[in-house]
Amino acid sequence: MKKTTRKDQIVKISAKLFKEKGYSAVTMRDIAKALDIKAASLYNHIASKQDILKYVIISIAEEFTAGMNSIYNSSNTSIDKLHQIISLHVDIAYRNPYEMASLNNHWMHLEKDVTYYLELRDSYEDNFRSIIINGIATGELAKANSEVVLFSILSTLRNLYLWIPKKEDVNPQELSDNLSQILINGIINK
Amino acid sequence: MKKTTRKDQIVKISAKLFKEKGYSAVTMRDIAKALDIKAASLYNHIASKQDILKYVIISIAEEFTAGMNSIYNSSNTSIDKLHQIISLHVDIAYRNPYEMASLNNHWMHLEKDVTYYLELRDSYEDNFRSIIINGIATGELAKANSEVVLFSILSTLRNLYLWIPKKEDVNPQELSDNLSQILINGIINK
DNA sequence: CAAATAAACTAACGGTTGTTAGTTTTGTTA
DNA sequence: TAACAAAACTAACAACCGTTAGTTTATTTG
Repeated sequence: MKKTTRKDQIVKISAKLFKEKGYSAVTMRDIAKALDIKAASLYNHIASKQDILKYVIISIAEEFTAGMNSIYNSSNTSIDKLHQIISLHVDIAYRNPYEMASLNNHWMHLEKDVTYYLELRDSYEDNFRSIIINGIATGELAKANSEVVLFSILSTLRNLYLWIPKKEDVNPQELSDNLSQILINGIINK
Repeated sequence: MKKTTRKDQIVKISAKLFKEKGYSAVTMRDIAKALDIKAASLYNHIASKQDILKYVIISIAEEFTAGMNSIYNSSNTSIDKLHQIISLHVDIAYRNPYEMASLNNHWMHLEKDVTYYLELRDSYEDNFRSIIINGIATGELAKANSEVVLFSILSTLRNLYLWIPKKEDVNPQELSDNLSQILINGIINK
Protein backbone atom coordinates (compact mmCIF):
# COMPACT_ATOMS: atom_id res chain seq x y z
CA MET A 1 0.00 0.00 0.00
CA LYS A 2 1.68 3.24 -1.11
CA LYS A 3 0.65 6.47 0.53
CA THR A 4 0.02 9.66 -1.40
CA THR A 5 2.79 12.12 -0.68
CA ARG A 6 2.50 15.88 -0.98
CA LYS A 7 4.43 15.60 -4.23
CA ASP A 8 1.81 13.19 -5.57
CA GLN A 9 -0.88 15.71 -4.72
CA ILE A 10 1.01 18.48 -6.49
CA VAL A 11 1.51 16.39 -9.61
CA LYS A 12 -2.09 15.27 -9.65
CA ILE A 13 -3.68 18.68 -9.20
CA SER A 14 -1.23 20.18 -11.68
CA ALA A 15 -2.24 17.65 -14.33
CA LYS A 16 -5.84 18.66 -13.88
CA LEU A 17 -5.02 22.36 -14.20
CA PHE A 18 -2.75 21.72 -17.19
CA LYS A 19 -5.62 20.00 -18.95
CA GLU A 20 -8.02 22.86 -18.29
CA LYS A 21 -5.81 25.79 -19.28
CA GLY A 22 -2.63 24.41 -20.80
CA TYR A 23 0.80 24.12 -19.19
CA SER A 24 1.96 27.69 -19.84
CA ALA A 25 -1.25 29.31 -18.64
CA VAL A 26 -1.06 27.58 -15.25
CA THR A 27 1.08 29.46 -12.72
CA MET A 28 2.79 28.13 -9.65
CA ARG A 29 0.41 30.33 -7.69
CA ASP A 30 -2.54 28.59 -9.36
CA ILE A 31 -1.20 25.20 -8.33
CA ALA A 32 -0.50 26.37 -4.79
CA LYS A 33 -3.94 27.91 -4.43
CA ALA A 34 -5.57 24.64 -5.48
CA LEU A 35 -3.76 23.00 -2.55
CA ASP A 36 -4.42 25.91 -0.21
CA ILE A 37 -0.75 26.71 0.34
CA LYS A 38 1.66 29.38 -0.93
CA ALA A 39 3.60 29.05 -4.17
CA ALA A 40 6.98 29.04 -2.44
CA SER A 41 5.96 26.01 -0.38
CA LEU A 42 5.72 23.91 -3.52
CA TYR A 43 9.50 24.00 -3.77
CA ASN A 44 9.86 21.85 -0.67
CA HIS A 45 8.52 18.99 -2.80
CA ILE A 46 9.40 19.65 -6.43
CA ALA A 47 12.38 21.28 -8.12
CA SER A 48 10.61 23.39 -10.71
CA LYS A 49 7.47 23.79 -12.76
CA GLN A 50 9.01 21.76 -15.55
CA ASP A 51 9.80 19.10 -13.00
CA ILE A 52 6.08 18.74 -12.30
CA LEU A 53 5.34 18.32 -16.00
CA LYS A 54 8.01 15.64 -16.19
CA TYR A 55 6.35 13.68 -13.39
CA VAL A 56 2.96 14.07 -15.09
CA ILE A 57 4.15 12.82 -18.46
CA ILE A 58 7.08 10.44 -18.25
CA SER A 59 5.68 7.68 -16.06
CA ILE A 60 2.64 7.33 -18.30
CA ALA A 61 4.71 7.42 -21.47
CA GLU A 62 6.80 4.60 -20.01
CA GLU A 63 3.65 2.67 -19.14
CA PHE A 64 2.49 2.88 -22.74
CA THR A 65 5.83 1.79 -24.13
CA ALA A 66 6.13 -1.10 -21.71
CA GLY A 67 2.58 -2.22 -22.44
CA MET A 68 3.18 -2.05 -26.18
CA ASN A 69 6.42 -4.01 -25.91
CA SER A 70 4.62 -6.75 -24.06
CA ILE A 71 1.87 -6.91 -26.67
CA TYR A 72 4.29 -6.70 -29.56
CA ASN A 73 6.42 -9.59 -28.28
CA SER A 74 3.51 -11.90 -27.57
CA SER A 75 2.58 -14.67 -29.98
CA ASN A 76 -0.99 -13.58 -30.65
CA THR A 77 -2.55 -12.81 -34.00
CA SER A 78 -2.32 -9.27 -35.31
CA ILE A 79 -6.00 -8.69 -34.63
CA ASP A 80 -5.67 -9.91 -31.06
CA LYS A 81 -2.77 -7.54 -30.61
CA LEU A 82 -4.93 -4.69 -31.83
CA HIS A 83 -7.60 -5.63 -29.30
CA GLN A 84 -4.97 -5.58 -26.59
CA ILE A 85 -3.68 -2.17 -27.68
CA ILE A 86 -7.19 -0.78 -27.47
CA SER A 87 -7.55 -2.22 -23.97
CA LEU A 88 -4.23 -0.74 -22.97
CA HIS A 89 -5.31 2.73 -24.04
CA VAL A 90 -8.73 2.51 -22.42
CA ASP A 91 -7.18 1.31 -19.20
CA ILE A 92 -4.54 4.03 -18.97
CA ALA A 93 -6.84 6.83 -20.13
CA TYR A 94 -9.46 5.69 -17.67
CA ARG A 95 -7.01 5.93 -14.78
CA ASN A 96 -5.23 9.12 -15.96
CA PRO A 97 -7.59 11.32 -17.95
CA TYR A 98 -5.89 14.57 -16.90
CA GLU A 99 -2.34 13.39 -17.37
CA MET A 100 -3.17 12.30 -20.92
CA ALA A 101 -3.76 15.92 -21.91
CA SER A 102 -0.16 16.80 -21.07
CA LEU A 103 1.14 13.65 -22.72
CA ASN A 104 -0.61 14.61 -25.95
CA ASN A 105 -0.37 18.37 -25.96
CA HIS A 106 2.21 19.78 -23.55
CA TRP A 107 5.22 17.52 -24.04
CA MET A 108 7.07 20.21 -26.03
CA HIS A 109 7.56 22.12 -22.76
CA LEU A 110 9.63 19.27 -21.30
CA GLU A 111 12.70 20.93 -22.87
CA LYS A 112 15.56 18.82 -21.51
CA ASP A 113 13.48 15.66 -21.33
CA VAL A 114 11.73 16.06 -24.66
CA THR A 115 14.23 13.79 -26.39
CA TYR A 116 13.52 10.93 -24.03
CA TYR A 117 9.79 11.43 -24.43
CA LEU A 118 10.09 11.31 -28.22
CA GLU A 119 12.14 8.13 -28.02
CA LEU A 120 9.38 6.47 -26.02
CA ARG A 121 6.73 7.72 -28.42
CA ASP A 122 8.64 6.66 -31.52
CA SER A 123 9.28 3.22 -30.09
CA TYR A 124 5.59 2.87 -29.36
CA GLU A 125 4.56 3.97 -32.83
CA ASP A 126 7.12 1.77 -34.56
CA ASN A 127 5.76 -1.32 -32.84
CA PHE A 128 2.19 -0.28 -33.62
CA ARG A 129 3.09 0.23 -37.27
CA SER A 130 4.76 -3.18 -37.46
CA ILE A 131 1.71 -4.90 -36.11
CA ILE A 132 -0.49 -3.26 -38.75
CA ILE A 133 1.88 -3.96 -41.62
CA ASN A 134 2.23 -7.55 -40.49
CA GLY A 135 -1.54 -7.94 -40.24
CA ILE A 136 -1.94 -6.74 -43.81
CA ALA A 137 0.83 -9.06 -44.99
CA THR A 138 -0.75 -12.13 -43.41
CA GLY A 139 -4.14 -11.22 -44.81
CA GLU A 140 -5.75 -10.71 -41.42
CA LEU A 141 -6.25 -7.06 -42.28
CA ALA A 142 -7.59 -5.68 -45.54
CA LYS A 143 -5.21 -4.01 -47.94
CA ALA A 144 -5.09 -0.32 -47.01
CA ASN A 145 -2.64 2.51 -46.53
CA SER A 146 -0.96 1.37 -43.32
CA GLU A 147 0.00 4.92 -42.33
CA VAL A 148 -3.61 6.04 -42.54
CA VAL A 149 -4.74 2.99 -40.57
CA LEU A 150 -2.17 3.75 -37.87
CA PHE A 151 -3.11 7.41 -37.79
CA SER A 152 -6.81 6.71 -37.61
CA ILE A 153 -6.71 4.21 -34.74
CA LEU A 154 -4.11 6.17 -32.82
CA SER A 155 -6.12 9.38 -33.13
CA THR A 156 -9.14 7.75 -31.59
CA LEU A 157 -7.18 6.14 -28.78
CA ARG A 158 -5.20 9.29 -28.00
CA ASN A 159 -8.40 11.30 -27.67
CA LEU A 160 -10.05 9.00 -25.16
CA TYR A 161 -9.01 11.31 -22.35
CA LEU A 162 -11.33 13.99 -23.73
CA TRP A 163 -14.29 11.69 -23.83
CA ILE A 164 -14.03 9.48 -20.78
CA PRO A 165 -14.51 12.18 -18.11
CA LYS A 166 -17.66 13.42 -19.85
CA LYS A 167 -19.37 10.04 -19.62
CA GLU A 168 -20.34 9.49 -16.01
CA ASP A 169 -20.60 5.75 -15.73
CA VAL A 170 -18.54 4.47 -18.62
CA ASN A 171 -17.48 0.89 -18.14
CA PRO A 172 -13.91 0.35 -19.35
CA GLN A 173 -14.52 -3.19 -20.56
CA GLU A 174 -17.63 -2.15 -22.44
CA LEU A 175 -15.91 0.86 -23.97
CA SER A 176 -13.02 -1.31 -25.03
CA ASP A 177 -15.40 -3.76 -26.70
CA ASN A 178 -17.31 -1.02 -28.48
CA LEU A 179 -14.10 0.56 -29.77
CA SER A 180 -12.75 -2.79 -30.96
CA GLN A 181 -15.90 -3.44 -32.91
CA ILE A 182 -15.96 0.00 -34.52
CA LEU A 183 -12.25 0.41 -35.21
CA ILE A 184 -11.66 -3.08 -36.50
CA ASN A 185 -14.94 -4.14 -38.10
CA GLY A 186 -16.02 -0.69 -39.23
CA ILE A 187 -19.41 0.88 -38.91
CA ILE A 188 -21.11 -0.26 -42.09
CA ASN A 189 -23.87 -2.86 -41.99
CA LYS A 190 -22.85 -5.81 -44.10
CA MET B 1 -9.05 38.54 -55.82
CA LYS B 2 -8.44 39.49 -52.19
CA LYS B 3 -5.05 40.78 -51.13
CA THR B 4 -3.31 39.66 -47.96
CA THR B 5 -3.37 42.47 -45.45
CA ARG B 6 -0.93 42.92 -42.59
CA LYS B 7 -3.63 41.62 -40.29
CA ASP B 8 -3.87 38.44 -42.36
CA GLN B 9 -0.12 37.97 -41.98
CA ILE B 10 -0.33 38.45 -38.23
CA VAL B 11 -3.16 35.94 -37.88
CA LYS B 12 -1.42 33.41 -40.09
CA ILE B 13 1.99 33.53 -38.41
CA SER B 14 0.32 33.53 -34.98
CA ALA B 15 -1.58 30.36 -35.81
CA LYS B 16 1.69 28.68 -36.68
CA LEU B 17 3.34 29.79 -33.45
CA PHE B 18 0.27 28.82 -31.42
CA LYS B 19 0.47 25.31 -32.83
CA GLU B 20 4.15 24.97 -31.99
CA LYS B 21 4.11 26.28 -28.42
CA GLY B 22 0.51 26.79 -27.38
CA TYR B 23 -1.38 30.08 -27.17
CA SER B 24 -0.17 31.14 -23.72
CA ALA B 25 3.49 30.42 -24.41
CA VAL B 26 3.53 32.67 -27.47
CA THR B 27 4.21 36.33 -26.65
CA MET B 28 3.33 39.40 -28.65
CA ARG B 29 7.08 39.90 -29.02
CA ASP B 30 7.39 36.40 -30.54
CA ILE B 31 4.72 37.22 -33.10
CA ALA B 32 6.29 40.59 -33.88
CA LYS B 33 9.75 39.08 -34.28
CA ALA B 34 8.41 36.54 -36.76
CA LEU B 35 7.24 39.47 -38.87
CA ASP B 36 10.39 41.49 -38.23
CA ILE B 37 8.59 44.35 -36.51
CA LYS B 38 8.15 45.50 -32.90
CA ALA B 39 5.40 44.21 -30.64
CA ALA B 40 3.74 47.60 -30.26
CA SER B 41 3.31 47.82 -34.03
CA LEU B 42 0.96 44.85 -33.98
CA TYR B 43 -1.64 47.02 -32.32
CA ASN B 44 -2.06 49.09 -35.47
CA HIS B 45 -3.75 46.00 -36.95
CA ILE B 46 -5.30 43.98 -34.15
CA ALA B 47 -6.93 44.95 -30.86
CA SER B 48 -5.36 42.37 -28.54
CA LYS B 49 -3.73 38.97 -28.34
CA GLN B 50 -7.11 37.38 -27.73
CA ASP B 51 -8.37 39.17 -30.80
CA ILE B 52 -5.79 37.31 -32.88
CA LEU B 53 -6.94 33.99 -31.46
CA LYS B 54 -10.51 34.89 -32.33
CA TYR B 55 -9.56 35.52 -35.96
CA VAL B 56 -7.65 32.22 -36.05
CA ILE B 57 -10.52 30.14 -34.68
CA ILE B 58 -13.93 31.59 -35.43
CA SER B 59 -13.86 31.74 -39.23
CA ILE B 60 -12.87 28.08 -39.43
CA ALA B 61 -15.42 27.03 -36.84
CA GLU B 62 -18.05 28.79 -38.93
CA GLU B 63 -16.80 27.03 -42.04
CA PHE B 64 -17.25 23.65 -40.35
CA THR B 65 -20.73 24.47 -39.13
CA ALA B 66 -21.83 25.81 -42.49
CA GLY B 67 -20.41 22.78 -44.29
CA MET B 68 -22.11 20.42 -41.88
CA ASN B 69 -25.45 22.21 -42.25
CA SER B 70 -25.25 21.84 -45.99
CA ILE B 71 -24.47 18.13 -45.75
CA TYR B 72 -27.08 17.54 -43.07
CA ASN B 73 -29.85 19.18 -45.09
CA SER B 74 -29.07 17.35 -48.32
CA SER B 75 -31.10 14.34 -49.42
CA ASN B 76 -28.23 11.87 -49.62
CA THR B 77 -27.95 8.56 -47.81
CA SER B 78 -26.37 8.51 -44.37
CA ILE B 79 -23.25 6.86 -45.72
CA ASP B 80 -22.89 9.44 -48.45
CA LYS B 81 -23.21 12.13 -45.83
CA LEU B 82 -20.40 10.52 -43.85
CA HIS B 83 -18.24 10.52 -46.97
CA GLN B 84 -18.95 14.20 -47.41
CA ILE B 85 -18.10 14.96 -43.78
CA ILE B 86 -14.76 13.24 -44.19
CA SER B 87 -14.10 15.30 -47.32
CA LEU B 88 -15.05 18.47 -45.50
CA HIS B 89 -12.53 17.78 -42.75
CA VAL B 90 -9.73 16.80 -45.09
CA ASP B 91 -10.32 19.90 -47.17
CA ILE B 92 -10.32 22.33 -44.26
CA ALA B 93 -7.44 20.66 -42.43
CA TYR B 94 -5.44 20.61 -45.64
CA ARG B 95 -5.87 24.35 -46.10
CA ASN B 96 -5.53 25.31 -42.40
CA PRO B 97 -3.28 22.86 -40.56
CA TYR B 98 -1.99 25.44 -38.08
CA GLU B 99 -5.33 27.04 -37.34
CA MET B 100 -6.78 23.61 -36.52
CA ALA B 101 -4.48 23.34 -33.51
CA SER B 102 -6.06 26.42 -31.95
CA LEU B 103 -9.54 25.28 -32.89
CA ASN B 104 -8.96 21.99 -31.07
CA ASN B 105 -6.77 23.00 -28.17
CA HIS B 106 -6.72 26.73 -27.47
CA TRP B 107 -10.38 27.71 -27.72
CA MET B 108 -10.70 28.02 -23.92
CA HIS B 109 -8.62 31.19 -24.09
CA LEU B 110 -11.26 32.92 -26.20
CA GLU B 111 -12.91 34.02 -22.94
CA LYS B 112 -15.66 36.37 -24.14
CA ASP B 113 -16.15 34.48 -27.41
CA VAL B 114 -15.98 30.99 -25.95
CA THR B 115 -19.76 30.75 -25.75
CA TYR B 116 -20.18 31.42 -29.44
CA TYR B 117 -17.47 28.90 -30.27
CA LEU B 118 -19.19 26.24 -28.18
CA GLU B 119 -22.50 26.96 -29.87
CA LEU B 120 -20.91 26.34 -33.25
CA ARG B 121 -19.25 23.18 -32.03
CA ASP B 122 -22.37 21.82 -30.39
CA SER B 123 -24.45 22.52 -33.46
CA TYR B 124 -21.88 20.69 -35.55
CA GLU B 125 -21.80 17.69 -33.23
CA ASP B 126 -25.57 17.50 -32.93
CA ASN B 127 -25.94 17.24 -36.70
CA PHE B 128 -23.18 14.66 -36.88
CA ARG B 129 -24.84 12.62 -34.15
CA SER B 130 -28.19 12.75 -35.93
CA ILE B 131 -26.69 11.45 -39.15
CA ILE B 132 -25.17 8.48 -37.32
CA ILE B 133 -28.31 7.65 -35.35
CA ASN B 134 -30.36 7.92 -38.52
CA GLY B 135 -27.96 5.65 -40.38
CA ILE B 136 -28.30 3.00 -37.71
CA ALA B 137 -32.08 3.34 -37.72
CA THR B 138 -32.34 2.83 -41.47
CA GLY B 139 -30.01 -0.15 -41.33
CA GLU B 140 -27.29 1.49 -43.41
CA LEU B 141 -24.97 1.37 -40.42
CA ALA B 142 -24.44 -1.58 -38.11
CA LYS B 143 -25.92 -1.52 -34.64
CA ALA B 144 -23.36 0.09 -32.35
CA ASN B 145 -23.05 2.64 -29.59
CA SER B 146 -23.68 5.83 -31.54
CA GLU B 147 -21.72 7.97 -29.08
CA VAL B 148 -18.64 5.81 -29.51
CA VAL B 149 -19.05 5.88 -33.28
CA LEU B 150 -19.28 9.67 -33.21
CA PHE B 151 -16.32 9.97 -30.88
CA SER B 152 -14.16 7.63 -32.94
CA ILE B 153 -14.73 9.26 -36.31
CA LEU B 154 -14.53 12.77 -34.91
CA SER B 155 -11.27 12.01 -33.12
CA THR B 156 -9.64 10.90 -36.33
CA LEU B 157 -10.93 13.85 -38.33
CA ARG B 158 -10.00 16.38 -35.66
CA ASN B 159 -6.43 15.10 -35.56
CA LEU B 160 -5.82 15.40 -39.29
CA TYR B 161 -3.99 18.67 -38.71
CA LEU B 162 -1.26 16.80 -36.85
CA TRP B 163 -0.73 14.34 -39.62
CA ILE B 164 -1.14 16.27 -42.86
CA PRO B 165 1.91 18.57 -42.48
CA LYS B 166 4.16 15.58 -41.80
CA LYS B 167 3.31 13.89 -45.09
CA GLU B 168 5.00 15.82 -47.87
CA ASP B 169 2.92 15.02 -50.91
CA VAL B 170 -0.39 13.92 -49.48
CA ASN B 171 -3.19 14.13 -52.01
CA PRO B 172 -6.41 15.34 -50.38
CA GLN B 173 -8.68 13.25 -52.59
CA GLU B 174 -6.62 10.13 -51.97
CA LEU B 175 -6.48 10.75 -48.22
CA SER B 176 -10.21 11.29 -48.15
CA ASP B 177 -10.77 7.99 -49.97
CA ASN B 178 -8.42 6.08 -47.67
CA LEU B 179 -10.11 7.50 -44.59
CA SER B 180 -13.57 6.70 -45.91
CA GLN B 181 -12.58 3.12 -46.52
CA ILE B 182 -11.00 2.67 -43.10
CA LEU B 183 -13.51 4.58 -41.00
CA ILE B 184 -16.62 3.18 -42.68
CA ASN B 185 -15.64 -0.32 -43.82
CA GLY B 186 -13.17 -1.04 -41.04
CA ILE B 187 -9.75 -2.57 -41.35
CA ILE B 188 -10.52 -6.26 -41.09
CA ASN B 189 -10.22 -8.50 -44.13
CA LYS B 190 -13.55 -10.16 -44.81
C1' DC C 1 11.16 16.15 26.24
C1' DA C 2 14.90 17.55 23.37
C1' DA C 3 16.63 17.46 18.91
C1' DA C 4 16.07 17.00 14.24
C1' DT C 5 13.55 17.13 10.19
C1' DA C 6 9.76 18.40 7.19
C1' DA C 7 6.84 21.70 5.48
C1' DA C 8 4.77 25.76 5.78
C1' DC C 9 5.38 30.89 5.83
C1' DT C 10 6.82 36.16 4.36
C1' DA C 11 9.27 38.99 1.46
C1' DA C 12 11.50 39.91 -2.36
C1' DC C 13 14.42 39.34 -6.73
C1' DG C 14 15.10 40.07 -11.71
C1' DG C 15 12.83 39.24 -15.74
C1' DT C 16 8.80 39.05 -18.79
C1' DT C 17 4.04 39.98 -19.93
C1' DG C 18 0.27 42.56 -22.70
C1' DT C 19 -0.62 46.97 -23.62
C1' DT C 20 -0.56 52.25 -23.99
C1' DA C 21 1.14 56.92 -25.17
C1' DG C 22 3.47 59.71 -27.93
C1' DT C 23 6.49 60.24 -31.97
C1' DT C 24 8.60 59.39 -36.40
C1' DT C 25 8.71 57.33 -40.82
C1' DT C 26 6.56 55.68 -44.98
C1' DG C 27 3.25 55.66 -48.55
C1' DT C 28 -0.78 57.63 -50.95
C1' DT C 29 -3.78 61.12 -52.73
C1' DA C 30 -5.41 65.96 -54.02
C1' DT D 1 4.45 69.15 -53.37
C1' DA D 2 1.57 69.72 -49.53
C1' DA D 3 -1.59 67.23 -46.73
C1' DC D 4 -3.22 63.16 -44.89
C1' DA D 5 -3.36 58.51 -43.40
C1' DA D 6 -1.18 54.18 -42.40
C1' DA D 7 2.16 51.81 -40.07
C1' DA D 8 6.25 51.66 -38.05
C1' DC D 9 9.06 53.23 -34.00
C1' DT D 10 10.87 54.21 -28.72
C1' DA D 11 9.86 54.20 -24.06
C1' DA D 12 7.49 52.90 -20.45
C1' DC D 13 3.59 51.15 -17.41
C1' DA D 14 1.63 48.02 -13.88
C1' DA D 15 0.95 43.38 -13.27
C1' DC D 16 2.56 38.98 -13.07
C1' DC D 17 6.03 35.25 -13.65
C1' DG D 18 9.16 31.37 -11.61
C1' DT D 19 12.15 31.09 -8.12
C1' DT D 20 15.24 32.03 -3.93
C1' DA D 21 16.48 33.29 0.86
C1' DG D 22 15.57 33.33 5.34
C1' DT D 23 12.35 32.29 9.03
C1' DT D 24 8.65 30.13 11.62
C1' DT D 25 5.64 26.35 12.65
C1' DA D 26 4.46 21.53 12.85
C1' DT D 27 5.64 16.76 13.03
C1' DT D 28 8.59 12.87 13.84
C1' DT D 29 12.14 10.47 16.16
C1' DG D 30 15.86 9.20 19.66
